[in-house]
Amino acid sequence: MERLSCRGVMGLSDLHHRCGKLQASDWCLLSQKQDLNVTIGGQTNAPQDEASAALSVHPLVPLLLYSDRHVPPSSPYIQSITSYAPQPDMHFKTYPCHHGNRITCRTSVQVKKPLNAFMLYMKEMRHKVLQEGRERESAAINRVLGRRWHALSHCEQSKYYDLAQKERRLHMQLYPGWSARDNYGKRKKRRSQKPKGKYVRLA
DNA sequence: ACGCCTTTGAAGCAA
DNA sequence: TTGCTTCAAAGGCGT
Repeated sequence: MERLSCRGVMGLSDLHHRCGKLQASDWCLLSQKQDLNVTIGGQTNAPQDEASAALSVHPLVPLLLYSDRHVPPSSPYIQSITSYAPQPDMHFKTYPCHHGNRITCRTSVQVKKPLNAFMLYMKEMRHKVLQEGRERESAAINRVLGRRWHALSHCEQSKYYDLAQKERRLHMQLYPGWSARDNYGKRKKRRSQKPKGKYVRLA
């Protein structure tokens, strides 16, 4: 059985290379050159090339949306790499690969929730709102995008719903044991308990 | 330094 | 099944 372990973050390109199942063109590699330590059958592979190491995007989002023009230098994924350091809570996770093979990945990186349709839309359109120069703050931009989202045709919205569905499927394949509950309480502090938004308590 | 704000949707959980 | 909560992204702002 092929076993693959990696320290840090393993991108889907890695999976593609090892498994031959995933399309390398679908995602960019998320890995830090100096931290990547992939072994297959006891052999450690060479560090990834500079180009792939320089690309850092969400491992679950298709290149369609997360091309470099959509990933600004301030992207948290890039930050996660530049600030990456081995964590004491590093642990191994094993994920299934093709034909029953399994991948064991040592990672300290939190597996995030897959983006929903609106989040994908926001990620794609945020820079357009910024270019318009009317809004600067994210909260204001999100309000604008929320209104535009509702103004979208069903056909246009379905594009993002389909994309979100693909991402959820991919997420399930990559992290079969993952649950959204895993990230509950990971934030430093809970959001304020005061009722707001669409979930307003009825007195 | 870190949480809040603000949006929609998915998922989890309690009742 | 229903209703509520939390988290996903983003970055300026306030403490």
